[in-house]
Amino acid sequence: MSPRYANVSEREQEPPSLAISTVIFALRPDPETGVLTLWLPLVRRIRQPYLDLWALPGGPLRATESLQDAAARNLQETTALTPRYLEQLYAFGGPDRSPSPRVVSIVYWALVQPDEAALARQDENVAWFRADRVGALAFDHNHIVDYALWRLRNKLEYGSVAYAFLGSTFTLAQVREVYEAVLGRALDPANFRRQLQASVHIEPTDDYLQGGRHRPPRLYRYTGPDPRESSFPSQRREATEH
Amino acid sequence: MSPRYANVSEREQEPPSLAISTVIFALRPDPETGVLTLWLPLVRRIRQPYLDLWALPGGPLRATESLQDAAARNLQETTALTPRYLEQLYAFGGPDRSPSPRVVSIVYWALVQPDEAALARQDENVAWFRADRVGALAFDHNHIVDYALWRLRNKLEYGSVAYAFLGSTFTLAQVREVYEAVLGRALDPANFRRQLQASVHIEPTDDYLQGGRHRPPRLYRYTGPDPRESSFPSQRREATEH
DNA sequence: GTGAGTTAGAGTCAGCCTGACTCTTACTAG
DNA sequence: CTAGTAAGAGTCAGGCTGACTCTAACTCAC
Repeated sequence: MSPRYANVSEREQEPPSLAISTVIFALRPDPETGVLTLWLPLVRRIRQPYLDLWALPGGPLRATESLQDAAARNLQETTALTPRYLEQLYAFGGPDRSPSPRVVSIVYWALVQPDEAALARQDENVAWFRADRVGALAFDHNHIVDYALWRLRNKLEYGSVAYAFLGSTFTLAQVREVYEAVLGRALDPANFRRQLQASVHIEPTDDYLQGGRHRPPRLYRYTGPDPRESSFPSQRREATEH
Repeated sequence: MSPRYANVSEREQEPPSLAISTVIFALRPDPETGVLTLWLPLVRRIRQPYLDLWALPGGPLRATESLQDAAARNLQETTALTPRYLEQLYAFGGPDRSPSPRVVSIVYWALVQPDEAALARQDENVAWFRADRVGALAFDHNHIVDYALWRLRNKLEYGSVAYAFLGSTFTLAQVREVYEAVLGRALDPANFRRQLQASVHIEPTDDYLQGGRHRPPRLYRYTGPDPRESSFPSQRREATEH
């Protein structure tokens, strides 16, 4: 695909090529402990460099699509996922992050709901890993995953990202589970409830979640702005329209 | 420099080219009112498209430099500025943001101290504008400036960016002026002082700012982490080392 | 040199939010 | 019917915030 060069001076002539990658997060119960934890899908490299190592899904940018559209398409093609939450993370472009032809990667991050995640393709070349146990990845992808985790935790405190992990209705305890899984520590249920109810972005429904072993909790609905809008109005426009 | 194409199908073959641009902010007193306000330098376009319109300083990415190094070099070449604070803002890559060859821009933002800003080149092709009165810019640069402003205000509340506008020592009133200029509203001096002193990132010196018309204020020194570190440890490493 | 003017900087106080904790309600499992 | 558990409401002390007052320290005008 990309030409290889015999020496450095030739390589320096080549303009850096552009790629789009995505870090996808989903919450699922750990199969051993049952505790809700963060997982992400990775794809196996089927060519050099880093043949057979796991890497973030990604691909090239086509001429007529926006950066965000390219991320969504690559995601669809490699993992069959179409997450509702998709946002730019960072552009990584150090000259040494890839051997041979230099690649600048514009990385997006996505959050998927459990039912979406269940539809994801899984085969010998696509698999899910616990976010804190991904092992050694291709390129600088370990660094990228760490950075995405940091951003996720930050953004969680800031606002409304948590609902991107949940369905259209949810119990307050489920929201708390999301926070606990992402932040990695337990939260006081009573205080958490009080804070959530004080925020305006949530409203109770008349339904209750039946079938549990205990008192059925009330279901709530998220009514705030689209979690993708980082409260900078035209940001989403640029990202999706162009 | 970049080839032009006669029709769309040819254009679609061309891989998008990459450019680095920077939004530079400095605080200076408004020449009319004397109030401290946000200013930024712009460069005049000396070629098509958007010939003669003002635009953000920028240029290509060279083969052996990191994204951040490219931003710093372009800054130096176009405005003679070498800001201490330089951080990635966003990658803009909509297919319609530039006529003819498609350009993906990785945009950085910089904060400069008043003495640094005074050294900036100014001629018929480089001039400073008040951040809220830049007029119509080339490409989507108005949108980019708005986004940078939004990020600056956000980041100000978050932490320690304010000190990037100030010298090595400063009075508490100067810090307050920075906040007032960026946020665009007055702050209570007494309460602001209390909050600053509560934060650990600042320590008093034994010096006082002489020469004012009134009681000389004590000078302080910033002792917190490098403002560029967004408290994600390896972030700065990636940006500068590679 | 003296008083007016101005800013530096400390202090007060009520209201809000927070974490830690208790108590009641409402369901399921046996 | 009883025990167990989670839902959900409430209490209370401490910290932070905004609004405000008061004193200290300097310069300038006269």
